[in-house]
Amino acid sequence: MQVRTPVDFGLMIRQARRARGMTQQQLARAAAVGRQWIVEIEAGKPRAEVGRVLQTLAALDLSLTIHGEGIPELRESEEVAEVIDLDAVLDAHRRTPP
Amino acid sequence: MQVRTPVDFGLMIRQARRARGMTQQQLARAAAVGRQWIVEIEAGKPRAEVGRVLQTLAALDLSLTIHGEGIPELRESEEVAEVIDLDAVLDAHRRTPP
DNA sequence: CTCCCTTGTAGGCGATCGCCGACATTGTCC
DNA sequence: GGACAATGTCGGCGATCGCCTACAAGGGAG
Repeated sequence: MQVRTPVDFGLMIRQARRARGMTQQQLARAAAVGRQWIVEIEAGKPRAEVGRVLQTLAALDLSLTIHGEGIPELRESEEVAEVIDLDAVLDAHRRTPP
Repeated sequence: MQVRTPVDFGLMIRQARRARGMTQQQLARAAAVGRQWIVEIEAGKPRAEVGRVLQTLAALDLSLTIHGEGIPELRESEEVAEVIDLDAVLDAHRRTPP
């Protein structure tokens, strides 16, 4: 879902928290922030610190993606490992004369 | 690209700004923030305000997306309009007896 | 109804914010 | 070399941060 304003962050954090059956207190501990801060973020506080927001998203196992011109789709560290078709490999091996 | 830390925001903002041939001063004006703040954000300041970060991404025409369990793919306001195949419509019209 | 949990609010605290003006550094063009 | 723009750094300012404790409102479960 697109995030355009701090209110969007609040809605998504609340929704994800409830989907996981967590209380504000539990999320606060998991994200290493105060419970009061969770209350404010879920209300859409525009001046909250980005670092804490990212911590909270991580605690909820949510991921954030950025796109636009001049932005690569993936970073090196995000590259997907080559998929190996084990069946094909074994099949080729069996056909190899000894 | 995935955004995990404030440093990621900094890298992407700088990259997008340069890709658009903008100076920090120009971006600062476009995003309605101080030039000094752009310097700090590009350096990965972890305590910057989310609101300003979102303003800046908007000024660069970058979009932010959030994914994870319990998060809908789209919001009502993001729904894609139905694609109309004009050729097919006109073709059907031509075949219609007058 | 009474407990207890969850959520939102208020006041107070030290710490940090973001903006400003000024300055040093580093290119880049002539 | 000299002029200029772009970037990064330094104090100083009022404003706001996030955390803490405490309290009030609301909803179940018994």
